[in-house]
Amino acid sequence: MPWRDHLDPYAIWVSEIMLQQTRVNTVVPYFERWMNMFPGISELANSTEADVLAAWEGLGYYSRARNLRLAAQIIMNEYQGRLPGDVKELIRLPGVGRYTAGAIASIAFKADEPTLDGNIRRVFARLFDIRESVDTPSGEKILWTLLNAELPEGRAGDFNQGLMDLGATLCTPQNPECGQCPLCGICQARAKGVQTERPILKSKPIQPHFTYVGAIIREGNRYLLVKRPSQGLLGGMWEFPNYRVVNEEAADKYLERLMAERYGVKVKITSKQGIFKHAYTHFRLTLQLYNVKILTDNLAVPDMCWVPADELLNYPMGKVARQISKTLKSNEKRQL
DNA sequence: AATGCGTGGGA
DNA sequence: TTCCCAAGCAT
Repeated sequence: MPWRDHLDPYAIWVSEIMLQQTRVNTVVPYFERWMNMFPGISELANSTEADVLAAWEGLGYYSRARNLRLAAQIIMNEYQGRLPGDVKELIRLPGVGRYTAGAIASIAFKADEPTLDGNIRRVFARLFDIRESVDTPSGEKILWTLLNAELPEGRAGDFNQGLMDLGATLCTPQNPECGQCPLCGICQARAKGVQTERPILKSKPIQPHFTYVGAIIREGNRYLLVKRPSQGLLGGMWEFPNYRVVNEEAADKYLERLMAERYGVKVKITSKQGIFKHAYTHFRLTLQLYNVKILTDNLAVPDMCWVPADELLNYPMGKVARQISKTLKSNEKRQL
């Protein structure tokens, strides 16, 4: 892992933020690009939000990128440009919670601090055969107490990383390889044969499904993009105008009405571009996409932009908008 | 306490 | 296809 070659606490911090809910193999190329683009805290603090969103595009959970930049500015202003090494100070930085603070303090600053992530939670729930839900405050309290008791003085960083590596390689959620596990002999769940029944997690609600309708608005070879509000889903990212609809059958009617309400322009659907499906963590969406002609000329909305097909991919977007952009770009080329 | 927040890979 | 979930955090 490239960040293990960096002794710089900044690099450890960046890697830990990127690794939140994200696999190592996904993170590696993003980490290397990021360290080239923002080699230190001052460069990151002097960047723009658009810069960090572009660097983060495709990695998901984009508030991480915005928070990383905001935290860099706080570190420049309040900590003389040096990342604090204390859990209590680290946790005050936006985007740094209990896990990340413990990881940075133990790995980058050699502090005797435990940490608790999804891997360690699973490993300890099996090692100690925890019989209650471990994704609750009371379950987590038990785990933190155990981790504090087991923490080897002077080697917390190795301890934390070793547990995470164990969880990522052998003590996996499905089909754990107990035969290869160095802790097999002291694993309480394994002794009872219940290792695949640990950890116990609360059941998750069913994902809802929503239908959206979107508009491709073209003027010559330029397309209209709009910027999402900086909070919430895909905050600060660009996309093609789209709206959630209630009635899937009447999607085209909704589109013309919503464009009038939102932008005050009259539009006419010229053709159907296609249907896009995507699964987010908490809902699935179907996007019905139409090519649209504007019948009026008073389109003026904040956070909108006319973009030539060649430049569409320069704007930070989520996966769906990126896929649409690639389609449009290849269409343009085919016509030439 | 419960929910919102992306994406990609594996079973 | 569908589900699970992966080095969590903010509100």
